[in-house]
Amino acid sequence: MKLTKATEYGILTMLFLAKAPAGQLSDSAGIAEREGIPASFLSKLVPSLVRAGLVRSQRGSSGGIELARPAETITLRAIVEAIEGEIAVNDCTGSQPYACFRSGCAIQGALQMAQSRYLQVLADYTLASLVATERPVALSMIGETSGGAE
Amino acid sequence: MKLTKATEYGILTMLFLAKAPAGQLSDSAGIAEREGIPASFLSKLVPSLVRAGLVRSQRGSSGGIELARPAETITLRAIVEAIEGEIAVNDCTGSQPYACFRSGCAIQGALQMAQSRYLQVLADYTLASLVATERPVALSMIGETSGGAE
DNA sequence: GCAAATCGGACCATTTTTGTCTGATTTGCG
DNA sequence: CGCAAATCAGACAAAAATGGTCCGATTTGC
Repeated sequence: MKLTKATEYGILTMLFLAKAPAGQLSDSAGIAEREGIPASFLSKLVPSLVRAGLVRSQRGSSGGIELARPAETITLRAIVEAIEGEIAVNDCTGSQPYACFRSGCAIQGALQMAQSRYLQVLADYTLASLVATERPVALSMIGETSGGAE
Repeated sequence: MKLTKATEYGILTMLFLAKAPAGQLSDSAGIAEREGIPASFLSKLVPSLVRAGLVRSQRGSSGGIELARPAETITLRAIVEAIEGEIAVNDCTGSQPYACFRSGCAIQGALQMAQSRYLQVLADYTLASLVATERPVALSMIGETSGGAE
């Protein structure tokens, strides 16, 4: 359930890139410093974002990274999955005749459904929409409506 | 995201209890053996279920455990939370002026919403409904324990 | 060719998870 | 009454995941 630190850093990085002027490359060391992320750790997870096609990287002297696609097309779900990989609900041992989850697949189905809903929500948020809601950090942003349902 | 083995065992145990004849106590060692759970591990997590009010335990000679409430009133969510404790989306360091998640609470809100949906789905499944859908295990059921279907 | 950057591992420390074991406590039953 | 069967509560160890560091290879602009 809980996302890892790596994912948190990944989201932070993507958000940073989304806020950077278009067409400008940012170097990961700089991002790390400004976002309070261990630089060597970030340099290890950036390639995951590149492989997932979310980030374009330019090597060499004045290189850096930037969003590979418009911020409107990059969802929170894509970022999470890029770093955490396939999010598996639970192991399906399959060793027993009853197939998944031993006592029957009813549970498996329930967990799958729950996870599906989880990812659905993440897919509703794009980098662009997140940046838009983020701005009012100032004191004027009170109230915020709704809040944690739970 | 991924539930722990302990939770899997917990669900398996609750399902077992739900299928047991009403009013009959089951001993955890027996459950462990029949469900393929390490007995000493199970004995450690059963108290969590008891503390959560999902299971009633009877100590002593011919003691054992049984559901504390009707299977219709016990949701998957309750079981998961009983074992995993408070499911936190992500740490809210709060060290920075922007409070949660550093770059703003937009992300925090998204994750919270996603988690909320996840738990909502789990809350839709009760032990009773799971047992009902579990039935069609087909003919692989033979040879197990005679006595017919209860 | 040098410096600045990404890239890709190997590597270690810490925490979490999984599992074992031992002992105390309760309680039915002969 | 005492024994056996059960839950309960922890200490403790092994294994896995996570968080983090470091070093070298590669690319590329100047």
